Amino acid sequence: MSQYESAAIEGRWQRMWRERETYRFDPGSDRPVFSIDNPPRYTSGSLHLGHATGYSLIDFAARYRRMRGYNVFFPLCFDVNGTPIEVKVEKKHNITKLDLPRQEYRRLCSEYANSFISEMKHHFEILGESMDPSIYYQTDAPYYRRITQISFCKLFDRGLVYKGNFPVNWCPRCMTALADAEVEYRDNVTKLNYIRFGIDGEEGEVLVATTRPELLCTCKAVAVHPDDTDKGALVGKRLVTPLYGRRVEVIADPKVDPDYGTGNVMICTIGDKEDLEWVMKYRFEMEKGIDEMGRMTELAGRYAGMPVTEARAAVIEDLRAAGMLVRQEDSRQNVSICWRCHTPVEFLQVPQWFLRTTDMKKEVLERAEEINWFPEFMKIRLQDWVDSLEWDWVLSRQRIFATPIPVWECEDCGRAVCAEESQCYVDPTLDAPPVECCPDCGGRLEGCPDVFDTWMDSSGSTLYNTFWERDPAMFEKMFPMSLRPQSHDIIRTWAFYSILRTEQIAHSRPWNDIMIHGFIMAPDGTPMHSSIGNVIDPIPILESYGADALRYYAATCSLGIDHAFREKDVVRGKKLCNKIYNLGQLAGRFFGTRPEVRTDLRPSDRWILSRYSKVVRAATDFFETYQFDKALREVEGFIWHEFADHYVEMVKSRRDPAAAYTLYTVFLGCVKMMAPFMPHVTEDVYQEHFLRFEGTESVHLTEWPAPVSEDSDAEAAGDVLKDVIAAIRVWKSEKKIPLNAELALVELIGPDADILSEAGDDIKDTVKARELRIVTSAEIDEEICAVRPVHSKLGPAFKAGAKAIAAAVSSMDPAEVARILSEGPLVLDLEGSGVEVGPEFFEFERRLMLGGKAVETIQIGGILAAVEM
RNA sequence: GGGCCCGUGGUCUAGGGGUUAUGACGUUGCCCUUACAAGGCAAAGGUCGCCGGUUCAAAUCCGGCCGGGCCCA
Repeated sequence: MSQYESAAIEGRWQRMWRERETYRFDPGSDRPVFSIDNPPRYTSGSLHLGHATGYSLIDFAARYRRMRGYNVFFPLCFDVNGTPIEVKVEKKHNITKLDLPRQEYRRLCSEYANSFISEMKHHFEILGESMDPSIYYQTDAPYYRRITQISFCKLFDRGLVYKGNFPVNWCPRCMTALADAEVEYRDNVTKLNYIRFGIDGEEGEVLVATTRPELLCTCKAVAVHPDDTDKGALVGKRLVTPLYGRRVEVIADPKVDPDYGTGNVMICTIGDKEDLEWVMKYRFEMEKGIDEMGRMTELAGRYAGMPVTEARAAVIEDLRAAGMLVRQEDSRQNVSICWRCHTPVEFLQVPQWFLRTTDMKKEVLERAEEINWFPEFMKIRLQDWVDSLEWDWVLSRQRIFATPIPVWECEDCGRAVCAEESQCYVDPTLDAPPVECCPDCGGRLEGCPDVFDTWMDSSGSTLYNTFWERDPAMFEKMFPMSLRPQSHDIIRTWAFYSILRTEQIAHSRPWNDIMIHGFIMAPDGTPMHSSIGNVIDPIPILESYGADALRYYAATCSLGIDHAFREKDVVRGKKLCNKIYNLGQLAGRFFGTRPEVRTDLRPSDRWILSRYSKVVRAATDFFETYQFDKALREVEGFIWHEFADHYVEMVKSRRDPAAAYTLYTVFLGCVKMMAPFMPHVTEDVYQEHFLRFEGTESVHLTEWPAPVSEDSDAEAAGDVLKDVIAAIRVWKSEKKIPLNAELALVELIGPDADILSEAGDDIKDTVKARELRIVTSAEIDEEICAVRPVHSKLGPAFKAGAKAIAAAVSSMDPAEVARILSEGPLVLDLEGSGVEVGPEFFEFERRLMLGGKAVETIQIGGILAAVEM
């Protein structure tokens, strides 16, 4: 009646691991390093199932490598930066970034974000994650930001950084530039407005359809498709824009979709990416109709100062009143929105800092090839993203809670002066520049108020973790890292930028391996969103089923694809904890002393040792390639359905040293193989039953098991043995005979029974037979009741004829076929020609014809068991 | 519109050329059997999304559809 009580047991081992620093990375060790570029947990507070699963997957790799003898570097780390925290702080205090002094704003963000950290550390602990607090970092700390800044200085000095005046994605709410990677898209229905344009110097009008009439004030041209013959005459003429009365030329451009709206497209500076392409192509003067706050500029005339949507409504009303609006229709569009706050983004020309990236595509792709991708197909996503890049990386953000860009600019001539590396960490809005005045003109230097895109910080995690610019000897030892684990949504950001940065800084790949996991979805397969209210809180699951059960669920999630949450798998995990715990209760009784290697193994022992060895080999291969779901299934299936259901049943009644040795070896190995997945229950079993013989203080510090013996003969015999015993047990069950009831006699009959010649004791003991006989034949009549073609032999041998042979044989009398085959090959007439088919192409099923003896019989493959009560 | 992934008993899933298709959950029946009733045994339940093609043989490989998810335009 014993059970594994997760709640009571888990805390005990968590405390021990913490106090003994079980997972500590040893910087001075000569053991090979396995380093994990762990995703710094974003300090958003609440723990989601996705986090719980993702970090558990990483933990499996960490624990496995520790047991393989590696000096594992698995840092506890937090990402404390950026707009999401600013958005929350602004909401909480009802402020914008303009309402407070910079330092005050930064302090509020810092306090807010840091307030979650101790709770989030606790979450990691109760999940059983083995991150190492001795190599802790958080991304807002000066020691981390210093690395971001120094790397920038190096790139700046090499001329890879420039300040550009190109249009950028701009979020009017956050009032900052955004990289392409920070822009999301949302389907939307808007009005397509058909507007009259006059023709300069002529009668008549031209209809132009636009979804953004408020941009009329920056209309530079109207474009038609070159093949649009109806409109050919228009090209080169000048149109008059409504409301503003501007003269704009009609141009022909193949990118115009003649079927959209009227086929006449208004080109503005700038509404969307297509506008931008035309503006660049035709070198139109850039006019700014919308400002950084998302309001119309002076160019808009009487609409100046209005927010964009308000201005759009006003323009439409005025057009309607003036009779210039012909009609409106619904139009589906894809709006660009800010990934942080979901406000529609605009294209604005605001000076920004850029890092050269588009001319490094080839290098990035080459580095990507050097990395092992798990799963492999995820590499394609990176390649597609890199191939599609058109713009350099906009590094600067007009925000506050992030790493300052370490640059000062001359107020007179604009010359930029970068910080000295020795100055970093530095805040140019507070600290003095490295030189007193502009080296060019002697003007005053003003600190740059911009901060970095937080991906600039994140993508430096590899550099930080490898002690770059902190400890050259350690950098030599640690770089590149072993593994980057992450989710698939940030391939285009974190993975891409990390590869780019290490290529630029260290001319190397950042890691040897990258493993990419999917998302955890709601049980119905749809994404979990707090707005939908379908978010599942892992804490109650943890409390009712235990951390190991939740981790079991995590292990069932294969890499690379999304998984709907399945509570039943957590339930299964809890049952497996119980199974392992109870196996410990039973097996422990056998371990009086540390069992020694035996030579007097029974067939059952040799069978399970060989099966075990194969499982070790397979599971190890799966762990090596981060296929935790497959490793888990391999080990779980073995423990439950071979070891527990069959071997343990066979061994229960024994007390000999061979049984003890086998039980000890196999069970300890199984406990070890499960330890990465279920660190608590395995620790508990280890401490209770193995510690006193093994010595090593924690199962997580023991060595990964190795195969013991692989013996295909023993496995073949064992499989038959297992089947025979199971069949007799089932037979007892069906006859309502207690399983522990004694049988007078069991006689195993048939040529196949020979394989069990050494297994007499195993069978006798397990099925409780007073007498056991194993004979190749007996005075029992039997007949062949079925002949089955072995297609896997027949097909290759007879090709197209296989089907006809199978059909012919199945139509014949089985007994007759068997009689013929016992004397020689069967001759069949196939389409006029004779074919000889030997007995090796068939399997025979025998049926007992009762003799004079009162025996029950059970057919087990080629063996007939006669049982006497 | 493009890329990637996925469609397998009621549900979820394994398997990526060989004819008896894996396992879990659920359902039904039986069983306290010297660890585990949160256990064991047994049973029912499938035209492997659809249509073609390759092959002696296709859930598996190829092509085209249909449906779903993610990423991107």
